Amino acid sequence: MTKRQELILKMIVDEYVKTAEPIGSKSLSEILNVSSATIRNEMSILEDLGYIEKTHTSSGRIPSEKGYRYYIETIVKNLEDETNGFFEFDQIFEQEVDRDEIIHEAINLLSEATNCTAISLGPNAFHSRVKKIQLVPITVHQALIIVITNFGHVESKQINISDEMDAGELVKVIELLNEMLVDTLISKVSEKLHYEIQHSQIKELLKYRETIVDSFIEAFSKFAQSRYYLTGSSNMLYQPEFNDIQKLREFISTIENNEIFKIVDQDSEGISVKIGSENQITAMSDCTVISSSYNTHDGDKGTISLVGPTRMDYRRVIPLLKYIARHIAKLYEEE
Amino acid sequence: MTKRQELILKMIVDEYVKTAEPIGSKSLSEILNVSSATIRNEMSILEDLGYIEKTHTSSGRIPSEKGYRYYIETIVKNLEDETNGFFEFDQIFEQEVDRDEIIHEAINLLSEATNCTAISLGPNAFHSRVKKIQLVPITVHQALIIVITNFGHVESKQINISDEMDAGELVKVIELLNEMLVDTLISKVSEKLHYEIQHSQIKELLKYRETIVDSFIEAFSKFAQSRYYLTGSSNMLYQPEFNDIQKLREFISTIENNEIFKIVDQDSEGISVKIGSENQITAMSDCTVISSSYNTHDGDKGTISLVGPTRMDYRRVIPLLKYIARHIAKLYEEE
DNA sequence: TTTGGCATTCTAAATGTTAGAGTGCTAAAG
DNA sequence: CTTTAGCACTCTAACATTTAGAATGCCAAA
Repeated sequence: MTKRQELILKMIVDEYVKTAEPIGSKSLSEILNVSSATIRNEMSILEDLGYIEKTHTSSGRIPSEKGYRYYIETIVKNLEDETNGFFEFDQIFEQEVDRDEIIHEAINLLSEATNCTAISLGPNAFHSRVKKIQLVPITVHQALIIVITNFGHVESKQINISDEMDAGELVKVIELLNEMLVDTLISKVSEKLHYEIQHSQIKELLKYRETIVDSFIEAFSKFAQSRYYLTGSSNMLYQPEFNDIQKLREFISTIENNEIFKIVDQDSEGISVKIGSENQITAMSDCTVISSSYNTHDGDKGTISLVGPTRMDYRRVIPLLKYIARHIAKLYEEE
Repeated sequence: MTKRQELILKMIVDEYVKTAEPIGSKSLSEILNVSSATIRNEMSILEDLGYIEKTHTSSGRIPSEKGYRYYIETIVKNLEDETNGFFEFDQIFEQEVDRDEIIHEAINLLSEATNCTAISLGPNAFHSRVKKIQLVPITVHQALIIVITNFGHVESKQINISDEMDAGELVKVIELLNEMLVDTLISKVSEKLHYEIQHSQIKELLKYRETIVDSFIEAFSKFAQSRYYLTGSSNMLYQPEFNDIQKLREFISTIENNEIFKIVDQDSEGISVKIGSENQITAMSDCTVISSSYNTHDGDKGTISLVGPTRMDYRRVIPLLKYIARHIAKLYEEE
């Protein structure tokens, strides 16, 4: 691809992102000071190479997925990371409030500023360790199991105490569980619990196994659930791409059925951009999903994602997403 | 209104609910064994009375809001409460799992069975009482305040411990707070706390007030938040009423901005039906919101609501909603 | 390699056509 | 007084037709 072709591609992307209308040769020829016929020739080559396409035989050109990909790789990736200029976001990060609240606010603003759907997949507690397990009696027949991690997460689970159970024994079980599990990684708890049941003292208290141990497993499984926050679909739906009512419905269904999890790239390091059909879900075949992950001090990983039409302002959105992810990571460092 | 007019109104509602198409005189005349002209005369009267209307000068008739209202008051309200026949719901209520989970499942099924959006506004914990307050140290500089209610709700809040604070004194503060607050209604905690700060011992520990007491207030305020669960918008969007893309967008926006709270009737006892313009929000002017509230054993109140197009199957939906609300209330009784 | 010119293609909006479903009204029948 | 048949009228929805305009591709000349 020649320099001029690259420039034309860039112009087509930039213009299309702005207007959502196919770009004709005439409008570009005026800016580049060559005739429209020349532009047409170049466009024809770009089309043969697969970077742009027509919506119908005599229409202007729009970027193809490959075109966007090229645009991102060569133009956006070479932008140096923005470190300022996101004034409104800075204000949010400077607040002295709950970490979750800051993330929510940032995600809200992100969605508003981009007219895309923004998603935060909070780090789960897999890398936390058990700090303390407690049993708090509520009534004669009910008690509360409380599990606390070394990072201050709390989960609880109510259990019923049947008449055959002895209160003293129950306390003993909790003591044993504390001995056994304190300092264990949350991700290893279930495994360890099952192992110990087979091999240690606790086996003797087997008659309680079903109620208590199962309740424990359930309490722990709550830690494993990624906390997630999604916002701004309504901003996005006003984009012309969603004038097609069928697409709109499919998108809403996808969100509601939590299929959005399948799209967000939780695995890759740094930033990941999935354009159109690169997403596995058909309802997302006209959307781009950008995910930016961050690591916490304790080795967990979180993800900020943005879902919007493939026609999105990559030049602005990608640095923004990086910026936010960096700042959220910082929130975790501070503690 | 004569008996026959009432019958015709009923037939129009029933038929329109099924087909979403205006009803002409001919289709009714075949069933009633009178000529279509007779039906036309009757329809003309019903229209003058305001119970039905035309979509254009030569169209069939559809029910007006007043027509639906009449239909509900005279026909649906007189149905005796269903006590069985909701087999799939019974299955959900018979499960031995978490109350919240049962409610979620029931709401999901409700939405699926009706193609409407279903909402559960769970009772808040205003009428619970403080059972226990705990302080769990996490690191040298951090601790966790845990508050437990007599119904097993748990909320927690992390606090930072500055160097000037003495661990022993901190424990003393917690002891004092326990003495002071155990058995207090959650709704009265904030008030009591503020009062006691002025009048009791705790005043002497004033230097901790800002960090600790504020953290407490925050932890307690989490109890006050109504837990709410909304599901099934995607089912509803496939109804022909939402072929209008603008309406669809408005509806989604309304949901996302939590304006749905403004619609759900949390005040009235029993069942409340708001048809079309009876809802205050313009985006809901073509929707009906049905709310059914239930009381818990501890005096709190929860609401199950259903939002759908005004053209909904009231005969089926209203008894169903009552049924579910009754069963959820039962869940609270059992404990 | 660039450009002007030209036939060609396609869309989108405006306009016209038609069949069918439904209504209101009137006058006659029950 | 109620019901009905008949008929003119209205409106929609679907389909076809027209037209202007914006692009294109390609060719031959610069």
